[in-house]
Amino acid sequence: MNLTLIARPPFNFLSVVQSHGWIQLAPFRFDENSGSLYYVDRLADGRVVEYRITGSSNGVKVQTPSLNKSERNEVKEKVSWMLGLDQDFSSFYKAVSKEPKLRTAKKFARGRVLRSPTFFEDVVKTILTTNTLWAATKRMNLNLIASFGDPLADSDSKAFPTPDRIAASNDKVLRETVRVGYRAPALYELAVRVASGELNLESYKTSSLPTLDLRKELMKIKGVGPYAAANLLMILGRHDFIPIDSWALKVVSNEWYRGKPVTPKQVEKRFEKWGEYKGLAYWFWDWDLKYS
DNA sequence: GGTAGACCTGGACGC
DNA sequence: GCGTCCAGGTCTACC
Repeated sequence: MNLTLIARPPFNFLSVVQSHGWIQLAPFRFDENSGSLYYVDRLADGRVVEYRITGSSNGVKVQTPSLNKSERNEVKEKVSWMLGLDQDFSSFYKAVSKEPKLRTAKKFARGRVLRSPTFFEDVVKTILTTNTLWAATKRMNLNLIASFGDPLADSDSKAFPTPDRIAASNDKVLRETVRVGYRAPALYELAVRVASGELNLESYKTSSLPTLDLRKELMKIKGVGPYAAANLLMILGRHDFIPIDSWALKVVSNEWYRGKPVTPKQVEKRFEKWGEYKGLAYWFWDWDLKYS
């Protein structure tokens, strides 16, 4: 079955797909030869399907197995969210039009970041990026899916686990089997709170809270500090904060401080002028990476 | 508000 | 093969 989804222009499929490392985290998979993004998803009715998403002249095409009407609407809604098809970055392009380091922002339709269908998945993945190397993040994510994900028929692939499946486990399994280390209690508590309905993470997608208040809410989640909260705000389309990690300190140091160590405050100061677009300006800055 | 130290894992390295 | 060091954010205690 083929679905066609229209994006708000300007839109560039590859810019979204390559916007950050999520593309390397299962159940995402990218085939460079065909330029296709694959994602294994567990639909609301429990059926596990794989999408194949490719760019088109004005949006994307989504290839799926045969779906009923309700499933079709669910897939359309999820893919639209994952690729931010309706997001509008015109004011960002206007604000940065004179900045040489961001001059290609509009040309390549930068601004959208690839996101998971559920905010729960993005929060879990973000916690898995904290205080560890990228290879370990990928491994922990794979272990989590292997341990708790529902399988795709006739395939080795699995969907990302639901909160219920993780909540039905315990932090000992998360630590010893999934190998998430000290993050285990945080992940378990998150899954339990979401599964029980105490915490409605999906409501944050449409929250009317000011960004500062939303940030405070995110930082109430165990394992989510300033970096993780800023990363999650970017995913939610709030760009007022910079996800300052060791990479940010390094590239800012190389860009403006001749490789001398810098503090998070110095990073913030460098992007202060971009106001509500600070996160976008940082994320899509044309860094001189030859020193990195 | 700022800072120090603990928290875990796995890769790199030296022996 | 073993031991040690290191990178990576968050949390807590303390000042």
